[in-house]
Amino acid sequence: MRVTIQDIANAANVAKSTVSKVMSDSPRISDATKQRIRAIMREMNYTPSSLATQLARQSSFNIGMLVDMTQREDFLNAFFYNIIGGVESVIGPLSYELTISNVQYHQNGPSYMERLVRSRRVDGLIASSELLTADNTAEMMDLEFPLVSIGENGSNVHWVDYDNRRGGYMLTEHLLLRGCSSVAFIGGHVGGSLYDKRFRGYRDALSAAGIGFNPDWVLEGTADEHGGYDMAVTLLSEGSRTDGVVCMSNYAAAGLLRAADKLGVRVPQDLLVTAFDDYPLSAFTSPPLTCLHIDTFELGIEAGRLLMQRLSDPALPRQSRLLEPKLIVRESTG
Amino acid sequence: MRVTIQDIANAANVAKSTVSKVMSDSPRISDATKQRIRAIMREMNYTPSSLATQLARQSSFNIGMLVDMTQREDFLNAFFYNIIGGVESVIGPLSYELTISNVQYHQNGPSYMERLVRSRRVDGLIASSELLTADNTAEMMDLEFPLVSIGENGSNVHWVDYDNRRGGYMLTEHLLLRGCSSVAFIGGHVGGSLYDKRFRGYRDALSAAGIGFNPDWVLEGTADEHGGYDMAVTLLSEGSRTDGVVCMSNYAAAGLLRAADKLGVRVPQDLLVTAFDDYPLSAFTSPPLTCLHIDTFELGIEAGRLLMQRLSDPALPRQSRLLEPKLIVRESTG
DNA sequence: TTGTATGCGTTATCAT
DNA sequence: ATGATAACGCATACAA
Repeated sequence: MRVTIQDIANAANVAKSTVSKVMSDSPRISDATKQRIRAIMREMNYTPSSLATQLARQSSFNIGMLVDMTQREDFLNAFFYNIIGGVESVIGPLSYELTISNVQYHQNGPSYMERLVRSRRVDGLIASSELLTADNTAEMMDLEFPLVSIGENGSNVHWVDYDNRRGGYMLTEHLLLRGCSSVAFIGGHVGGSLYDKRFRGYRDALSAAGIGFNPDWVLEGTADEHGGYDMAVTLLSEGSRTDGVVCMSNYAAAGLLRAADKLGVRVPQDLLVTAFDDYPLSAFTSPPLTCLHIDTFELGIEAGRLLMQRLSDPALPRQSRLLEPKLIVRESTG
Repeated sequence: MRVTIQDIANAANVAKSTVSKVMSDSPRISDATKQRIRAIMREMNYTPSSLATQLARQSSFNIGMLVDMTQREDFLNAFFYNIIGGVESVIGPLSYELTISNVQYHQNGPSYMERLVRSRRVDGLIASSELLTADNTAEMMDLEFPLVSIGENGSNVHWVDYDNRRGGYMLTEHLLLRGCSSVAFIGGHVGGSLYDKRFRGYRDALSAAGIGFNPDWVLEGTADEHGGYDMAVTLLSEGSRTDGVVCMSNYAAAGLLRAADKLGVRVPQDLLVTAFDDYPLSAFTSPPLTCLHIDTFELGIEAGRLLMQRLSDPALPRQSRLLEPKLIVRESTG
C-alpha cells in the first residue's frame, strides 16, 4: 500500500486512532474533524489495507466455497455457477468476498482444511455434501468453524437442499392427473442419493393414487442420452402398457424421445414424458419436455443466508432448508 | 487462531524467528532443530495464521476474478465456470486462492476497484474485457496492478482470447470443402465484437476460395432458437440457392433445423449446417451439428498463466494469446 | 546456527 | 473529543 492511515493522520495533524474512528464513523468524533479527515482521505486517495484490517479484526471477511472441477460435465458446471452466484448475492452486500477452492488440486498439497479452515483464510465454508468427509466435518464442528452443507447431511451441520422426494412426487402426480395409469421411472441406480429420494417420491405418488407399483416400469441405467435411448427401447418394445415416463434427467429424456421417434411411438399422443432438470435440453427437444426446474441460484442464496446467520450467531442451533422444485409444463405431456 | 508461532517457540524453547525459519525451510537451521520443531508443530496442531502471513509478506496470495452474474443465461454460466476452473488449476498449485467478485453488486457500494484492487485484497485481477472500463484499466496500469483481460483489449494490458476470425474461417472453409458454393452466415449484428471477427473470417474464407460474397446470404438477428428459426424461414423460402450455413450460435442452429424440417429442407442432403459452440445443444439436435468448440477451461489456464508470469515479473512486456478453436464434425455436414 | 528487535497497517483500550 | 499505546501473528534484517 502506498498511503497508510499514518499518512492521513500526519496530514491532518491527528493521531491515527482518530483517523480509524472516523472510518468507523464513531460518534465520539466531532463532525468537523470527520469532514476534514474524510476530505483528506479522498484527496490523498486513501484506501485502508485489507490485510491489516483483517489481522486487526481477526477476520478474513471471506467465505470459502468448495467445488469439484474434476467433473467436466458442463451441465453440472452451470448448476454450480448458479450456486456461486446465489451465495455471492447475499455475502457480497455484506462486504464478504467469495473464495472458490477446488478440491481436485488439494490431492497432493495441503488440503482445504489446511489452506482455508485451520489457517482461517476464510471465516466460513459452503460445500457440497459429497465433498465433506466425516473427519473434516467433525474437525470443523470441533473448531466451531461455520459450515453449511449443500445437500442433506447426516452430521450435525447446517444444510440446504432441494426436495428430491417431492420432485419425484410432483412429476408422477402430474402424469397421473393427465390420465396416465402406468407410469415408468427410468434412469439412475438404486443407492444413489438423488435416485433413492426421487424414486421414493414416485412410489409415494403412485400409492397416493391407489395405483399398484409394477417393477417392470422401473429401469435402472445411466441417466444420459445414450442410456435413455437404450432404456426406452427396452421399455417400449416389450409391448408394455406404459403411458407415462419420469426420467431422471433431461438427457435421458432426450434419448427416450429419439427412441420413441424411431419406434413410432408418438409423444404426447401415445406416451407422456417428464424429466428432472430444465437445463439445458428440456426446452429444445421435440416435443419440448415437461420438467422439474431446480433453481440452484436460490439454493446458493439459502446457503449464503444460513452461513451469514451462523456467523453473526455462533450459537445458532442446527438448521436445514428444503426447497421446493418447480414444475414446468410443456408439450411432452400434452 | 488458537495456537500461534509463539506457542510453538515456547514449547520448543527457541525464539519464534527460529520457528519461522523452520517453516520456510531455511538452510541456516540445523536439521536436528527442524525435525524437533516440526514434530512439535504437528503435535500441537499448528497452522500459521494466513492473515498474519499476508500482512507480513505484504501479499494476499489471492487472485481476483470479475464476473457478471446479471446474465442469467445458463450457457454463458457454463463457460465462465470453466474459465474459473482453468484459472484455479494453475493458481491453486502455486498456493494462490481465487476470489470471485460479482460486478453486479458493486453498483451501489464500493466498486471492485475499492474492494479488491486499491485495498490490495487480491494480488492480481482477471476480468472479461467487457467489464473493464477505460478508467479502471488506466488506474490499474498506473498502480502497476497485475491485470489480465479475457477478450482482446485495446489498452496496453495483457489479454487472452479465442481466435474468432479463425473460427469463422474454419466453419466456412469446412462447408466449402464439402462442396458448398453458396454459404450463408446468420445471427448476430454488425458491430458486435464477436460478430465482426467471425464474419470477417467467413468473408476471408470465401475470398480465399475465389467465391464472391453475396449480401443476400447474410442475415442479422438474435442468435437464439427463435431468431434462428425466423432467419431460416427467410433464408430458405426465398428460393435462394444457399447450400450451406454458418450459424452464430448452436441455439440459432437449433432454430434453423426446426425451420428446415418444417419447410421440407433436408439436412444434410439439401443443406449443410455448422454453428459456433458445441455446448449445450450441438450434440443433441437432429441431426447433430458440426460445430466449433471453444475450450474455455483452456482460456482460463492461459489467463492464469499469464497473470502468474506477470506476478513474478513485474516488468513483463505486454502479452497476448490467441487460442485456436476446434472443429467438431457431425452429421449436419454429411 | 539461533536470538533480538522491528515492521506490516490496522483496531481497540484506556487515558487525557 | 482526541491521543498514546498495545495488540494481531508472522517475517526479516541484523546481532550474537
